[in-house]
Amino acid sequence: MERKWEAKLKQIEERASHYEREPLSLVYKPRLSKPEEPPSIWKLFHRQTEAFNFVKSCKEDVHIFALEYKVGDGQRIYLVTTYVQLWFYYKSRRNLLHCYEVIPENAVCKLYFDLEFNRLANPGADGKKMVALLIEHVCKALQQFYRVSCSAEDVLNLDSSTNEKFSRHLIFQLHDVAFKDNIHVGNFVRKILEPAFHLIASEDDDMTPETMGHEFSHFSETPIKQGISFSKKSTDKDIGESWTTNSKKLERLGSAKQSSPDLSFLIVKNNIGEKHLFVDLGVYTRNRNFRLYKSSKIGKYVPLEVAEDNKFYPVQLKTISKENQYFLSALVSNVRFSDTLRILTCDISQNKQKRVEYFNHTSTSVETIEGFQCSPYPEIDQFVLLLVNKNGIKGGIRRWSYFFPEELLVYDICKYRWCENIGRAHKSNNIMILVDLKNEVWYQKCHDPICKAENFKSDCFPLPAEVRLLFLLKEEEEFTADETRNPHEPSSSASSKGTLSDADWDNGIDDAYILEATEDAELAEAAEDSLLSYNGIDEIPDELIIEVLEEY
DNA sequence: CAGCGCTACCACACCCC
DNA sequence: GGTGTGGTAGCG
Repeated sequence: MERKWEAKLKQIEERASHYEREPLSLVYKPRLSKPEEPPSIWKLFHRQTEAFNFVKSCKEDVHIFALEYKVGDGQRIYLVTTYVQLWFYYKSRRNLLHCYEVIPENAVCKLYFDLEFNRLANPGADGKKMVALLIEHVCKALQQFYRVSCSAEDVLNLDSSTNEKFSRHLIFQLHDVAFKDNIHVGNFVRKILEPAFHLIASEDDDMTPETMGHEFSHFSETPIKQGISFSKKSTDKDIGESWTTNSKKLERLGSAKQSSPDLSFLIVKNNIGEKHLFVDLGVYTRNRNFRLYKSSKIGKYVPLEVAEDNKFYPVQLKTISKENQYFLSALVSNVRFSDTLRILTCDISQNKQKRVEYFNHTSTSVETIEGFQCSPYPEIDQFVLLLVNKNGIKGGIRRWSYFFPEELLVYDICKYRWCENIGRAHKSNNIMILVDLKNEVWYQKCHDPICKAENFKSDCFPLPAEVRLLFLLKEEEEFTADETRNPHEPSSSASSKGTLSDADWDNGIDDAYILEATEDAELAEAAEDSLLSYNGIDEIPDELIIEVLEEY
């Protein structure tokens, strides 16, 4: 929404200045066109938005390329043409030397990597070996998360190294598989490299191993994502076949709990000795420019060439030269059309984002963190809100604290003051809801001096199933697959519903009830999420669900 | 006349102890 | 000193 506004505003400003510069001609100049000639499309724009607008108005399969044209500042102009036509003028390498592909936001694309390290700062680093290990790790992850099989033979490996810098581009050539867009690629890459971040964070600080354990135990060791599904593009039926890998989820839960892979090979030093990843994570932004095969950065004469250790060999065709094949394979948004194309997605859920925000802040104490309204466990917040919204009283969460050693979440409640001890609401003292994550129970205490004096603590009640199971099977990120009827049209909202089969919905849970019952959109989403988690489990403890709903 | 999309960083205001 | 915000230099 916000982005749309910004874009619109910018577009209008652009148009205004354009008309100021070039007022409309009063003379109409008709042109003749010969229909039998192949359409020649070759248009240059100073502004990216103008290029995008032209592409929209164009029937042909055209693409945007950014051309560097001034040394020093990274100024670019934007070329719109077809792959065929670009290659025709590009292949001689006498012009168009500094060309970049614009990977359009929302466009289906390949999995790609930009790899680099400074040779001087990393003597002894074996670049080729690091590339091989990375490819191996990525292939395993693709298999584990999406059941996609591939190997180093499916990875176009391009080299742009110098004496100073080891530099590679990897472009995965998966069969009938692509990512929804490059933002999803970035999410996937960050997800599968997560163990390496922890290595960077932990190695150089003087944190003790014990505190490290506490800091990360709930996250790094949390079983990673199980809700993986695919949908298949289908031409005979118009509906994308979709299925969830329910029965496999628990299996994988087991394997995911195994010690995380050793990614220490990914850690390199930059020229000032700071630790970084070998993988550049800055290349997964909207409309990212990605250098073409055989192009060099302006001012340098180091084009991307097929690496010595490349193992991807395109199938030889009579109609297309080998070089052209490599050129086309290196294009990230050049996804081969296929009627069995599967689109992979990797969302970062709201929960995860919140958790990242919370845990990035260095708290005063290593053992507790605290905040207001929303804790890092939105599902539990939601449950607590259910508890304190009864009999027409709209209770809320005033503040929460989390105690690492005890795994205890303490909620200070506002407005709702019902106390089990006195069997009625307190008049001027607030109550607390305590959630014991270790024992999966909750109980109530309060701030009233009398209750406090007798150290009152209510009976313990089991946490509802969705909170417990969520904790166990928490889908930190959602790996789903969209229907792929039209890969170039961004699907309206990658609703997680898309991954559910009819049978899943017909399990006796009134999902509409939950969606309506929670006014807050975010809470509704959390509620929906928990349903999805249920659907991933073969045996659903129905009694528990009903209990929660009745509470509401 | 004319690039784009970020992130890390800084300055500053405000709040609470 | 903690926390939130708004602006920007500079990176990819």
